[in-house]
Amino acid sequence: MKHIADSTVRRLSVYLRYLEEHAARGGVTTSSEDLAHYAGTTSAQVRKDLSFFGSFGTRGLGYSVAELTAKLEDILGLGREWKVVIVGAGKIGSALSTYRGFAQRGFRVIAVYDNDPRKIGSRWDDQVVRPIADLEDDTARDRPDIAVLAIPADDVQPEVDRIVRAGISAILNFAPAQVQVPAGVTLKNVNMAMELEGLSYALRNRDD
Amino acid sequence: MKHIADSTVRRLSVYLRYLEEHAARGGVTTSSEDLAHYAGTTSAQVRKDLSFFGSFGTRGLGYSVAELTAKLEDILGLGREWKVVIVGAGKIGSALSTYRGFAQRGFRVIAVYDNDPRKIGSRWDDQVVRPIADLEDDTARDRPDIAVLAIPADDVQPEVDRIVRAGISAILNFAPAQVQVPAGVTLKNVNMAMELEGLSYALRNRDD
DNA sequence: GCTAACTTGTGAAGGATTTCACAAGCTCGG
DNA sequence: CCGAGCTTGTGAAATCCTTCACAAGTTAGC
Repeated sequence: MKHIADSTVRRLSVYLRYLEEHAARGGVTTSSEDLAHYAGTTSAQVRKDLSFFGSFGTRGLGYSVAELTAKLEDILGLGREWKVVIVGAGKIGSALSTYRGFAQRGFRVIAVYDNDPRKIGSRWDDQVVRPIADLEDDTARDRPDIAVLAIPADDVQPEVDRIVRAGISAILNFAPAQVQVPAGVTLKNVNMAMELEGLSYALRNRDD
Repeated sequence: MKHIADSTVRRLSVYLRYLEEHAARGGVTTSSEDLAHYAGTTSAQVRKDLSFFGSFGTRGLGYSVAELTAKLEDILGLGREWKVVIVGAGKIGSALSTYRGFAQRGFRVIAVYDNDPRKIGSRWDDQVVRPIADLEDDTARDRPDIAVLAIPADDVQPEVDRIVRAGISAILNFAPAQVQVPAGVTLKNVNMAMELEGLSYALRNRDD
């Protein structure tokens, strides 16, 4: 299949959230116009995004909420369960696991690691925090799909290398540090500092 | 000034982080090639990004780390202090405030709000958690620049409306919900669920 | 002072993404 | 069964962003 832009995939997530909310309100059908309004884009954009994957609507009528939900879940790979490990038993990891829809969307936390002896062994939600040294053996056994990296900014790269070496090929990095991964490993960064700086830039340049 | 792409501003943040790390290692000069390698882009991109704001390098030599750092800080609006309020005294807000470089980059938390009576009044870092009802009066008095919204996904919009009404015009939203803001208000969303779904999509479509 | 070696800054080209605009297809009412 | 009214799906156009390629400016060595 043709390469799909990152921006398109992100919007699909937003559309899916709208569909869920709309269904919860009892909505049975929707339109590209509704979806666009919710997502802050245009109806043409919505239709173009969907058109990369097929045609899911009915001309004149719109989209069936149930059908489009199913299609988007399939496209986004949410039809199955993904095993997630969290590296770094801090506040962010904890916040992540309590996010509504995290587990419900098929992301199951199967292990939490830390290198702080004071944290290791403590209960943490329904997990016991394990020493980071266990990562390799655990990964060989349990084959997690995704690693969430939620440790302080220092020495992030060694941990990434360890995760990659262990055989996990998708990483969500919350540390405000740039890391390198080999080809074949998918990396996403969530960087609060960068977002704040984006706001700072916007405020600074308000009058243009 | 001509409109600057969001992607450009984000990269400027990355360049700035490299400069800080490089300076800490004793680096005095750098090049577009170095910056590009760190940021995972190309040297042409780096030079183009910078060229929107001026010419800060010396042909044949590269960039002075100190000079370019100062320029980027100025461009990003980090030359001054921004007053930040955090709405939602949960784990994310707490994690945010302990991020290194948060305070140091000029983002000062001046208040924390929550609507949970059990949290109100409790100490939280060096702040006392205040009732959300105080937001309007506090804002009129203290004139914060940025609101960080770190509350659960339900009922985010009313809180956004309240923040906007109070007169804050930059919002960083951590709730996994789409919110609407009027023109003139800058909104950034950080959405962990969306990032995970992006990874899910990548994993699902690995063999293409 | 001249040449070789570098690296920036930037128009122009290329590629990617968004927007436009409209034909195609569906439903409903009469 | 037909026409009016909608809304989708999609080529084409427009816009935006990245990459290319090279002139221009700088330093260092001789």
